[in-house]
Amino acid sequence: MAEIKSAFNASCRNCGLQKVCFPTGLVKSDIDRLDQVVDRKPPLKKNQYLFKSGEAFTSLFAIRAGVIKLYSFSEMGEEIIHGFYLPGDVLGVDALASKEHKLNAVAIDNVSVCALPFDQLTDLSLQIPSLNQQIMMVMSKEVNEGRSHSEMLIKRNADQRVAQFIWSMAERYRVRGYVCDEFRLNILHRDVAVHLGLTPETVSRILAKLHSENIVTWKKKEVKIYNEEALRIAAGGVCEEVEGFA
Amino acid sequence: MAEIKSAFNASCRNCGLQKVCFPTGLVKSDIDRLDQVVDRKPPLKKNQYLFKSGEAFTSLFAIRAGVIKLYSFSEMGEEIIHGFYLPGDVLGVDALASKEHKLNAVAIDNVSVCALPFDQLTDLSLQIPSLNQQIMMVMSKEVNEGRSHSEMLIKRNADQRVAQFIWSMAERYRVRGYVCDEFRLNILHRDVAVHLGLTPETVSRILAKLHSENIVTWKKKEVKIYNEEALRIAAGGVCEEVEGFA
DNA sequence: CGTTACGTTGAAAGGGTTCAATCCCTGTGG
DNA sequence: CCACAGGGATTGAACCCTTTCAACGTAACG
Repeated sequence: MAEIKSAFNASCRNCGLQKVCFPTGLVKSDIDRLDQVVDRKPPLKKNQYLFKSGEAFTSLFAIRAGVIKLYSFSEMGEEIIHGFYLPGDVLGVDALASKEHKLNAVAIDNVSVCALPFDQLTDLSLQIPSLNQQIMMVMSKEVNEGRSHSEMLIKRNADQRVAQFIWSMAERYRVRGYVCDEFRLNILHRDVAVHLGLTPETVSRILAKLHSENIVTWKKKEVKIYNEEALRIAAGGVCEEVEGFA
Repeated sequence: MAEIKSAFNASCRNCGLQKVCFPTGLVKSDIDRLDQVVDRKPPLKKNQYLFKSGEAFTSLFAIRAGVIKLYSFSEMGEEIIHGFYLPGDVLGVDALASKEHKLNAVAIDNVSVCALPFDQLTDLSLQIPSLNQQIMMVMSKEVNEGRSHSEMLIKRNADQRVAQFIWSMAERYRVRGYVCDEFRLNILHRDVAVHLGLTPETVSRILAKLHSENIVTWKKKEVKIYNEEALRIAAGGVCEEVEGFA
């Protein structure tokens, strides 16, 4: 029982995501204090919601496993997909200002998360300055991520967007220690299209092209990168390591 | 002298931007403590920099007067304009994570700002929880602003973008207590185009159309709104009050 | 084993860009 | 005070990338 618990409910100290997730830069004793605040939630199944627009904000969430899609609707009822969140990513900062979620977070996978009750987190962060820094870090990263997304939408054409999306997913998996030239990606092509400001048809055509050029394939949720360098070029020549939320 | 000082160097308590700027939601005694940390900078002239990419991050900045353009360059050397910041807006949160500015902030006007040295601000925010909240609020707003920008880029066509830009500028001036159907806007059409992901030619054509439809004119840095409702519709039917950074 | 939603492919249409020429302000110097 | 230069704004025409619409293929799930 204790072993099952540790596998599914690893403490922050034992968690493999420590370097990617919230506790980055905290000393061990502080991680333990944070650990006592963390509320490990039962896993979400595919299509279950972590939170919905309109709900009260109570916690930040750190993803332990699976992928979360963050989205909302425009005034005209169109779906806006703001990003896809991977293990180690933190979710919920958008609601900090209003104390009410404005977005929907849905599992596209089986997902398990750690909830960080915000009241307790703020109390603790007043005692642990570096934790406070950490929260700001997460938010600052999210701001910068938004900027990258806008930049892509403004400056990249359809081919570059798709290439960059795949490249950045690979990069994010690499950072997390997965093999990055061949990985499972449960995201619908349709959702990628929406996220990138394109149509599913366009994405399909570009994937076909990337396939015919032996750069990358993405069939049946399975991404395989055959020519990383060509992919990088196709993405518009990315060189910095991005730790973004695609 | 004291009067000159109060006009140009008003304390937070006497500052007309209190409700828009940083101290929102702070009690008077806390505002005074914040006030002691605030470093009122000498005014910037047009084309002078508040900070540049690569510089060390030391302070957040609150704008007292004028307009700041926040921009960077893509990997291919294209200018990316992230937003235009008005009196009461806070600048610099993007650098919180890295402690180094990644963007350029330049005055397009004569601008005066208050610097909030970040070390002192964090110290103070550990003592004043509501100030800490306030910092997060600013960041959270910035995150949401980025989302709005992306949404516009993905879902709005050129006409809607231009209309929405003008509408949101009017709205931001209205919140700040200015007349909002006729105001001065020192921003180059070229810069608006870049910010909106369009070309100057397209913006010019759309402004001509909006003029011919008697909705709005923007000539010689002077914006006049003749038909607010039509403008709202042209923007794609905005209804919520946005307090964004255009 | 069928139904449904996702993915693919093709042809046509359109919105925005691109390129080029011209205009028009603003500031500068004679 | 005027001429000139230079950057920004405007306008037109051709082009091109992406969308749209429509039909078909295919994977997943009850």
